[in-house]
Amino acid sequence: MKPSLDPDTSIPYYEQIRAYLLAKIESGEFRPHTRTPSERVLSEQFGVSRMTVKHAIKELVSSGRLYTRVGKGTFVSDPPITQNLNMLTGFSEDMEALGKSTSSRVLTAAVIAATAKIARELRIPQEAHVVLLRRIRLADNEPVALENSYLNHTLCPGILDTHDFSMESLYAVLKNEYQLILSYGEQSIQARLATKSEADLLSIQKGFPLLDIMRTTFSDEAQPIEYVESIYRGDLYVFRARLTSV
Amino acid sequence: MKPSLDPDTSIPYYEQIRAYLLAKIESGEFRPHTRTPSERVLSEQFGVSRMTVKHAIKELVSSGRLYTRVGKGTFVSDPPITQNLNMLTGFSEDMEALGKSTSSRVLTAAVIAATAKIARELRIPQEAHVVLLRRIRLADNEPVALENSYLNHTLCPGILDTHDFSMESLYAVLKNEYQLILSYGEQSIQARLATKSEADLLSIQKGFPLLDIMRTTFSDEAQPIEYVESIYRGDLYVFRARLTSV
DNA sequence: TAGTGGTCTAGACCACTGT
DNA sequence: CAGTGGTCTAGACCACTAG
Repeated sequence: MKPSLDPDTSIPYYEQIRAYLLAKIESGEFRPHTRTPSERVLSEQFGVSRMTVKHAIKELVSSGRLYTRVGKGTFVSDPPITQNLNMLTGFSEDMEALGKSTSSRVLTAAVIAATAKIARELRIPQEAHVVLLRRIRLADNEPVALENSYLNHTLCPGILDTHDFSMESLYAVLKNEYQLILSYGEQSIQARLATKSEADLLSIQKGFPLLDIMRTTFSDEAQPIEYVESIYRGDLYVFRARLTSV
Repeated sequence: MKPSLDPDTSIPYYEQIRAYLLAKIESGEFRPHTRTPSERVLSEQFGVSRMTVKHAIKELVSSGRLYTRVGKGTFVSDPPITQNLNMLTGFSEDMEALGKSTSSRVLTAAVIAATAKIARELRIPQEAHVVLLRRIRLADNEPVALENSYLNHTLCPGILDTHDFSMESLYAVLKNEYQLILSYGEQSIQARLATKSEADLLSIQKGFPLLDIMRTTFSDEAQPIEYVESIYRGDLYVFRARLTSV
């Protein structure tokens, strides 16, 4: 079980080393707050320069899995709480952890003209085409959230013709079919009470507490891909996030 | 106005270059989606190696201020929304943007024994000493939030003897007096309705929508420094955050 | 004193973009 | 084609930590 790198792949060495270290962390072989092998040791083991090892470590530090102390070494962080930028997966995972099954009910799937607000969020001209996907999220067949997703139609032409989003993951289709990788998001969260029509859709009473979440999600090239407005039942859903100060 | 580096400071070159670029971005001299000077040009201008320039750029990329495209160059991102990890500052800033003045009313400031939950969050033994700071946040003398902060007393001994947190910023004192830099946080957010006693403190009606925020904040060495439970009036406060997928 | 991570150099080759 | 960022090397010196 000696570590080794594959030179015949397009995956850079630092990514392979990062994956190697992450696997050790997630398997528990590297336990929280214990030291990892030093940079010099790793660079010798893998047969790469220390800068390359440092690159791998830096990635893991910035994602909160490792931390470094000058003169002492590199250490494993405590495991992070769920980071659900990917709200779809996050939602499924959260509900799974509670032993619930998840599904979606599509209310609307259409190409429409962007309103002024949507156009501003997606940074496209007003009246440009956007995909509207309006879905109810269910856990054990109980409605938990109402999601309105708006996508820049230019980036994912024909997406509604070939997919049924009551079954498929929107993010998976964007990634696999359109090579749209969601990299980061900007989000606002507010608490408010359910209106009558929202209450009906979520099978709750008017006046129920809701989390009102608005998010714009960007590619790694800072292009807005998706704008989502969601409401979540306050009693069933906890939103979790990791925040950084940098 | 030629760029230059100061070799007589402990500030590394890449930090100086980062500050130089950030100033250009924030002043508007580098406009969104325009190209910055190339890495090779910058390295020649500053008289450093390209790796050092790359280091500076990488910092700005990971904080969302720049993005890179292979073969094309490095570009300025759109300005980010407020990142209020520092909730205190974030709160003040948000309210300032609305033209409101902010202040705090201290309800409790005491050293107490940690409950099981607090001890778990701060990763200290149960019954260990923690500082409890219970404050009401006001905007234009109107109560907006109720914050309960718990601090590991070992890390900030005597903090209550010398400070009045109705005036001073807790985070500023932690930073300046105890060298405790808050680096990242893990946060849960839920919506719920105000209880009678919460409603009284915030001068609202029972049943009002509230944002219920729980956050543990860590140093750059992954040490928990603070655990905060806050409730915010849903009608007055919007929580904003930047999320990353990495 | 030996070992650690932090910073930095002066190159190199690659794939990719636009002309 | 010339220019770009991405990756990588094989060193170097520094401040810091621990025994």
